[in-house]
Amino acid sequence: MKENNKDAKQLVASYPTVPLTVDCVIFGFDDNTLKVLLIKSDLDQFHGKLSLLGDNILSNEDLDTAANRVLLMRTGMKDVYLEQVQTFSKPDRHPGGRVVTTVYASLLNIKHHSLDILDNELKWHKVTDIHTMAFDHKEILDTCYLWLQKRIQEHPLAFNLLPEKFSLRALQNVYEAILDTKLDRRNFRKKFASMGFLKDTNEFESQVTHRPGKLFLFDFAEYEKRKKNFTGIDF
Amino acid sequence: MKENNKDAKQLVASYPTVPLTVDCVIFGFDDNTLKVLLIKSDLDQFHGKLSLLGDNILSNEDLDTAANRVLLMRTGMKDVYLEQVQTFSKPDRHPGGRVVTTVYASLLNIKHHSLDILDNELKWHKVTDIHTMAFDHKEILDTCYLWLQKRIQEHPLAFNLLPEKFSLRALQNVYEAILDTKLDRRNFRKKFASMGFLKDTNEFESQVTHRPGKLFLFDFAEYEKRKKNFTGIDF
DNA sequence: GCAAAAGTGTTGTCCTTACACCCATGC
DNA sequence: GCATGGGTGTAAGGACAACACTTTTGC
Repeated sequence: MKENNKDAKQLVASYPTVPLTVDCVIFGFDDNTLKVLLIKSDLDQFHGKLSLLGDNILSNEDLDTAANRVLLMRTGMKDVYLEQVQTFSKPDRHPGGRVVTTVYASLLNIKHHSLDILDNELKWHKVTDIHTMAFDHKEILDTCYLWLQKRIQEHPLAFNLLPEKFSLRALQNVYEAILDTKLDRRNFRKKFASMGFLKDTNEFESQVTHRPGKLFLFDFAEYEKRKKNFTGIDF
Repeated sequence: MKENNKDAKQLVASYPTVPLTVDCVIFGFDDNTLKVLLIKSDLDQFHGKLSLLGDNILSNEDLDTAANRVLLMRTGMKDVYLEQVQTFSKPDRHPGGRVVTTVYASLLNIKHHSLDILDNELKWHKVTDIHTMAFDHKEILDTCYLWLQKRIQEHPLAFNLLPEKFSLRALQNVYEAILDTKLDRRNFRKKFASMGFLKDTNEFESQVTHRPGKLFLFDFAEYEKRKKNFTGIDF
């Protein structure tokens, strides 16, 4: 057994090693607009350019943990649900030499999370305003945005962006902003009504200058019960 | 500029490095059964256990290239379309110490690719027969199998598994094997007929002991023309 | 009473499902 | 002629798209 362990250790010791980082693409929603949380790059070389929230991973940390730590370090945010999207590995993607990065994305409600650390000009930016970034980060952002558009059609992510109680209009605004399209209001409402996991609070919007809309809750338990598996061939 | 480059280099030099590998999950189809290409583990510790096709990446190689190289080295196969699925990073996943692995998957026609290298008892195994594997490879295989089930419903991967000319029955067999379900034959045929990218050769099966079925081609250009983007909210 | 958005119902079309019979071939 | 799977049509139900009018509220 010790013998075997040694073999395995020798094998691993023979592998070349590479610097590995994580980058977080944090999408948020505010003012009916999809935003993304970015900093200014640390590197003189990319002076003034925007960058994702990233850092190297620590020596005994898995990638999920690293992504959460990076987010905490860079923003002060905790308890954010991150999903792994893809690993980027072009040898020349970092000017300092070879760095492989695994990218995580999340969607959250800007108002639910305060930014406690503002180093490197941490700020929310409109996604549509971003055209150039440091490293290959624009390419990564584009990949994550496509991931998000697909993901939000198949999973109830949108509710992360909203207050606990929300109007159907607010929900539709999220979809329209992320999918960059207009949806028919009546059909949208029917669709979500038929899904059966919006729970009617009997509360209403306030402070609006028009007829207040009903507020709903997302019933997570009901969603878990109803969610389906096989969807059918469609391409 | 030189100054900046130095900064970047110093930064990267300060990052801890980890051994990075790729593993390939190669699915194939033969005898109406979904199979996966596996070897016996190199390590004494996992003596007799099955393992994915993996290896460390080289120092200036991106992951896609590494995956293709590993496949070539392990099997002799070239020109296989691999897709990145996920990166696995639990610190204890390898007994020899920390190793991060990025997993690629593919689907191919067993009869189109000859295995020219058979080291480590390289063989096709029925997916349903695999219960334990070396490392965390069973978990990886399970992840890739779920990925495949979803992927084949949204992309025309199935055609990779078939000869250039195939019968509708053969196509249905692929779907039934991968999705592990029975499909209605008439509805299946109508579905694919309506998609409009199966091109009718006027040839027929031969060497069958019953009425021969028509053979079709997959019209890739037509698929590219027709494929859609926005699918609708559905979860 | 006016502006602004909430709320709602119907119809046609298309897609999906369920189901049963005849046909061509090899033996 | 029989066994085997190929090939097809139809009817019902459900989902989706398109569309317009009434209601409630704040001002």
